[in-house]
Amino acid sequence: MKDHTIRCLKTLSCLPRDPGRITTPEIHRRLRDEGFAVSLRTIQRDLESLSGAFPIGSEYQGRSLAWYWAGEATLFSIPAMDAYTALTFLLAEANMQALFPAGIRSSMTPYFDAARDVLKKRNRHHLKNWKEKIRFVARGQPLKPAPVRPEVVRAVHEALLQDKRLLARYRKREESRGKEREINPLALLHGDSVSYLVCSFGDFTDVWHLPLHRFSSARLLDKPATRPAGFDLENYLSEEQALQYPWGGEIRLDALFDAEAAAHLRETRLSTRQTLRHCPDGRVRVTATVRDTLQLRWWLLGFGEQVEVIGPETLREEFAETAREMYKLYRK
Amino acid sequence: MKDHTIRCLKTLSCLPRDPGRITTPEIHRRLRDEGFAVSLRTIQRDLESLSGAFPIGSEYQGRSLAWYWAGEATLFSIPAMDAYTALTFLLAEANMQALFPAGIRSSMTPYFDAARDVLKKRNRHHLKNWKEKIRFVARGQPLKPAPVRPEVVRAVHEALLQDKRLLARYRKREESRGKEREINPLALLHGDSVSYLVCSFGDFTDVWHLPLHRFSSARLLDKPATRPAGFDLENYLSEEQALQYPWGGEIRLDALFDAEAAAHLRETRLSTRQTLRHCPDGRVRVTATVRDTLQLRWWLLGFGEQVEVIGPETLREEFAETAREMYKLYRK
DNA sequence: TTTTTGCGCGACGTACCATGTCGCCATATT
DNA sequence: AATATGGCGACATGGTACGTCGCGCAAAAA
Repeated sequence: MKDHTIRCLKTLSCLPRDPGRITTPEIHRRLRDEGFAVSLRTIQRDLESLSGAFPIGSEYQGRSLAWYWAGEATLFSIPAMDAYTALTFLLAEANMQALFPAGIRSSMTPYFDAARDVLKKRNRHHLKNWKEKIRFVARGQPLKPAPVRPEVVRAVHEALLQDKRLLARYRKREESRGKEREINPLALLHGDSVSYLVCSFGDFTDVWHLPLHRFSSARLLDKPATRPAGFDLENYLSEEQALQYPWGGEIRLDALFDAEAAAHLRETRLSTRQTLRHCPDGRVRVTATVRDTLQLRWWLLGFGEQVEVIGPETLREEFAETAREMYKLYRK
Repeated sequence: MKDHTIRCLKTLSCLPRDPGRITTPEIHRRLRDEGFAVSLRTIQRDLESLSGAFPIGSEYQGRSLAWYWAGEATLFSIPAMDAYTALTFLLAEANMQALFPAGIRSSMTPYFDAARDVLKKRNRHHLKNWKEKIRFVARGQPLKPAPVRPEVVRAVHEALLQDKRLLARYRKREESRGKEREINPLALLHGDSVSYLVCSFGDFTDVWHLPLHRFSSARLLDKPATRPAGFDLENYLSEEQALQYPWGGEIRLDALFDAEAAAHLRETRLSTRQTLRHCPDGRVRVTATVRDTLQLRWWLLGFGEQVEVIGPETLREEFAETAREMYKLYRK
């Protein structure tokens, strides 16, 4: 029995979801490679009997049968998802909903559905409404993730995985339509609400990052992608401050926080090397070693008058300048 | 064969991961409930032969054998995880690492490991280093999520799921040790870097929210939890501005953004009802219907002098006041 | 303590079914 | 047209999955 059961499991895990197909002989080959010495006929029979118990379909492709999981196939995992894990998945979902467009999240929905299922079954008595009991509260201003076409995500992922070129229609901000071009995908960047494809065009060597939601179509080509000589993602990121990537090295931040604002820092440290000291005027003097980034400025500015930057001197200058400019804006 | 294979699958999905156990008769009962009319002896034989093929262990518990998945059991899911989904999982992982302590994420690690596995297998030729190709860039200032004990997370989840009380040792900010108390868990809140347990103590009716990382221990009790009369999570959240929860209703924001700052808003909308209009001085006039929250203020302040709030009048007043105060801070 | 019950485990017999092989036919491939 | 490949039905057979019985042990009940 051992052999048979395992083989059926392996067979099931060979089948792709609906758009994909796999032929019986191909499954046969894969199982042979894994050490299952059975005849093709056996595989045929396995599939036929499995299709009675699982939502799998088949269709002729040339002279062989091609198999796939039907769209409604629910996820089945072993070891099964337990209730804690299900809760964590729902947390992850809430968190991702705020940050990523549906087109990118969509491939995980079977897992989220499975999580909901687990909790539903568990809840004969309890937790009729776990939505009332677990909540994700975002700190940042909620922005609407720009919608991205699922086919585009799929093609881009595939191209990245296979190191192949894309034929894509990209629309510049001013253009209404855009034109189709060959693109060498280099990397995918996910910001909080936008995803960028880092790439180069055709045989050109300059590197661009294009927001995914401006692609109206993308198709995988069967040409190997070329990579501009000397391209390095890390370098590229640190040069492009538009992406708000951490650029500089580390600095020793020194600032005065209002007591209320400093309470945050007790819970979650700004860095592992952080000290808090109370001052006579009720404020808290914070020193911490942090990276010198745009985010840091944004974050500190968000506290308004609750934070006074002391050092480094250059950062204090920046903040003084900003304060002056803001004051001018609202003076009249 | 159909019956046998399915039954083995069901059997495997009954087994919990290592700390958990399930006895053979219990599995037998569950399968009977699902319509598998087989004898207990058959189940015993199934398990014995499955244990030769899967990392499952057993141990006597009373007079029956209790089974479990060994710690090293890797995840097996059907339909199998495809490469796109694997990429999405890794994205989710990167994103969660920045926001949640390891204790909360840990139950998802088998899934992340599975994702890495999928990509590793796929990569015979390509994508030797997907880490170079996909990257998550956080917008917010990275704060260190406060570490939370895994047992605490587990107990809290379980208590929430079962509506039972906890016996927990919670340490107040000033205290070094804290004392053990009975806690009624009401809800779990996940902020960006902190998780709070909303709860009440014993038979008291006032509601607290305690950061999870201040619990040094938590144990599930076999007492039903009591719920303060009239407690409503939504109400509680909107009263507690410490959690920075969206409080007010909607307002019509009207502001002038520098061209550079406004570029953001083209990519990701502030709300579905958002208009952008160019002004003669080069700035962009933005109007949008948004919720009147602390996050909004934080976000707008972060732009510094690149944003001038025009309306509503009260918000402009707030910003003028903040600008004045900041100016005073840095004047000398 | 004694009794009772529940469960693991070995043995046995049987019906069944999983598997390889063969042959026919349909459809690509040359 | 000839050849190769795969689906599918039929058949024979060895293996095995399953129920049943009985023994022994240990936990629970009396």
